[in-house]
Formats: sequence, C-alpha cells, structure tokens
Amino acid sequence: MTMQKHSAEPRNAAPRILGAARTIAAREGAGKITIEAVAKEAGLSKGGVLYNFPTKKALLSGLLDQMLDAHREHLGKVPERHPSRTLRGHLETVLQSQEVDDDLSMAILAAAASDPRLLDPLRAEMSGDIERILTDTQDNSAAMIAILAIQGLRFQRLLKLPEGGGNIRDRVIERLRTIIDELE
Amino acid sequence: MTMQKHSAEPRNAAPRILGAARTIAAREGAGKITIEAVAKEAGLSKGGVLYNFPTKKALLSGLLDQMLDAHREHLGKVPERHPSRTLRGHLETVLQSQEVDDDLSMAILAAAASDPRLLDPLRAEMSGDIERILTDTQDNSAAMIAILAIQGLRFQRLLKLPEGGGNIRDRVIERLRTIIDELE
DNA sequence: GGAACTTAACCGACCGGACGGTACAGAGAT
DNA sequence: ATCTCTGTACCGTCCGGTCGGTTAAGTTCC
Repeated sequence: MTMQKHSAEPRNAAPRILGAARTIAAREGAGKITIEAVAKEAGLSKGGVLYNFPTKKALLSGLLDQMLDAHREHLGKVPERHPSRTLRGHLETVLQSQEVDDDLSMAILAAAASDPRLLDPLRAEMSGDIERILTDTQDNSAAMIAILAIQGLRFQRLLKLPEGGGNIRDRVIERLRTIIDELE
Repeated sequence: MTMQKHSAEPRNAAPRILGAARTIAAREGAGKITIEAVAKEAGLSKGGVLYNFPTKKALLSGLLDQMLDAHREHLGKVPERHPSRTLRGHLETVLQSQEVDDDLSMAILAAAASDPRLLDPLRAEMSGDIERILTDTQDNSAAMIAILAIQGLRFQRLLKLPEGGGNIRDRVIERLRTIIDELE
C-alpha cells in the first residue's frame, strides 16, 4: 500500500502557497502577507514555506510571476484576428476573471509596498504589450487612453473606489469595447 | 520673535512630519514608512512624532487627509465656470503638481497596504466628485472613461509603469483635455 | 531483499532585529 | 508654575530568516 506521502498533497506545495498568499491579500490586505500567515493558510509550517521560497522577496516575486502567467494565458485566448487583440484582451481579462485580476493587482500592491523593484518584470511585460498595441493602431492616443482607462478600472475595483453607481460601469465597458473595435 | 525653541522649527511639527513620511514613501516605497524613519527624516525623535500622531494609523490617516486637502485646494483653483470643472481639475492636478499627486497616490498605497479602511475618507471624497461630474455632464460614460483614464495616469506614474514612449503621453493629455472640454 | 545511506520535503524552536507604543523626564515659553 | 512640546529609555510583539531535526521515499551495494 505504499502509503500516501505526508498528509494529503505531497508535491508541489508552491502553488498552494501562492494561492494562500493571494487569499490573504484579498481578504486582509496586501500588508498582511506574512510568511507565518501564508504558512498557516496553506496548511504547512513556516519552514515549509521557506523551503519552497527561500525568502519573502522570492515569494512575492513568485506571486507576481504566477499572476503574469495567468494573465498571459488569458490574453492568449482572445481571437488573434483582432488587430488590437492585446488591448481587447486586457479589457476582457479585467472583466471576465475578476478574481485573477484582483489578485494580480493585489500582488502589484504588495510588491510595490515592500520593494518597488519587484515590479520590473511587470514593467517589461507591459512595455511589450503597449508597444504592440500602439504599433497595431493608428490612433495611438485613443488606444493609450483606452489602456489607461482599463488600468483605472483595475485600481478602482481593487481599492473599492466608487464606481458612479447605477449601470454606469456597464455603459463604460460597452463604450470601451466600441472604442477598441473602432481602433481596428 | 522671542526665540526658537530647540533646534530650528519650534511649532507645528505635524506638517514636517507628514512631509517626511511622504518623502520616505516616494523614495523607498510605501512599506518603509515607519515611525522611527519618519522621525529621523523629520529631524526629531520618535517621541516627538508620537506626540503629534498618537498612533501610526493616525499618521497615515493624517497623511491622507493632508493629501486630500491639498487636492481640494488645487481643484478650487480651477475656474468655476467650467461645467465639469472638477473633472478638468482632476486632470490638471495630476499634470501640474506631480509631486503632490504622486504623494497622494503613495499615501493611498500605504494606507491600502496597512489598513484598507483608511481609504474611507478618500472614497467619500471621490464619491462626491464623481457624482458631481456625472450630473454635470450628459455623456456619463465618456466622463467616466475620462475619470478612469486620469486615475490610470496616476498609478502609471506612481508605479513607474511604461508610458508608451515618445510624445504619446502629451498627446494623450491633449486628447483628454479636448474630450473634457467637449463634455461641457 | 535488506541494511546503510542519500535525498527531498517539511517541521518547529529559536534568534536577532525592527517596530509600535508607553513612561517619564526635562527644556522653553508664558 | 504650568503647559506645550520633545527626548530617552524601555517593553512586548511580531516577523523574517536560520538551523537542527524528522519523516518518507528512493538508491546503492551486498
């Protein structure tokens, strides 16, 4: 009967740890991400966490990496025909997968609060995205405004800032969709 | 004029303390705001800081308050005739006073990271602003997009995210100005 | 096939430092 | 003298990181 290994899920504790970190960040705020708290949430000990991520920076960095991966994957699902598909993809990502995106933003907050350098990979990624979008569209300023508005949507939701009430949010989204479509 | 007290600036250490906090946040990240560090930066001792702000929450809260005040003051300078003057004011504030606005964003970050509830005053303020803007304009979705884009500009600069290079930023701003003007 | 050893994964006690907060003393001005 | 403000010393806690186990699963050699 060989037995199970340790308790329940033997391998790959890393994703569980990252998930725990996201949970904590979403529930109690980015500042509450502590190794012990993450360990408890993930169902293992502090040592276990530090085995997988030798330092807290590594943990945060890994968190952001995972978020970026998820984000990339989402963008990949957008039909490629679309000229400004990354732009459209960004918007749809923000809309569809609220959880994933909130987590991403939370990871950004946590990273920015502890060590701004952790944002470097994000910057690189965004740099590529923006460049691609701008070369694919002729009305660069309109495209950039769309990008900025999408970012605004992110932080607005993340910080629970007021949305204007009513169906304004939906109308804004619809408007953004048409703007993006018109960008061709 | 009697005399100075101890070292240099006798009264009203509070603004100096808040300024120190802003400096630290801008220089080392929002997470590095610590009472001792603030004290050192402000040129007084920990006790001095804690006399003016009995708790760290009070400090962060005061920081955000000051930022909101400064922001309000800026908005007040915008010609009142303008129908969407708050919207225009927001944009101009972001543009003109880079320091003040970056500090505001940093305070937001710091507050959000430590205790999300500290953002409540900000939420209230923004709620009023948005409501006013939306009632003053008939194209609500366009106005909201402008608001979101302006917020996007804030965080973009705060987190040093890529801007798209070239003069795109300027063109975006010009475009936003015209959009806002057309909203009337 | 089984003792001896290695390796991977994890535990949990502990350390040092930082940090928030308290207590109290003292200097200036009035 | 008293009130306002600031400095110094200190306490308890929390947190990141270290370190010596420990357990389970191979691996090697006979």
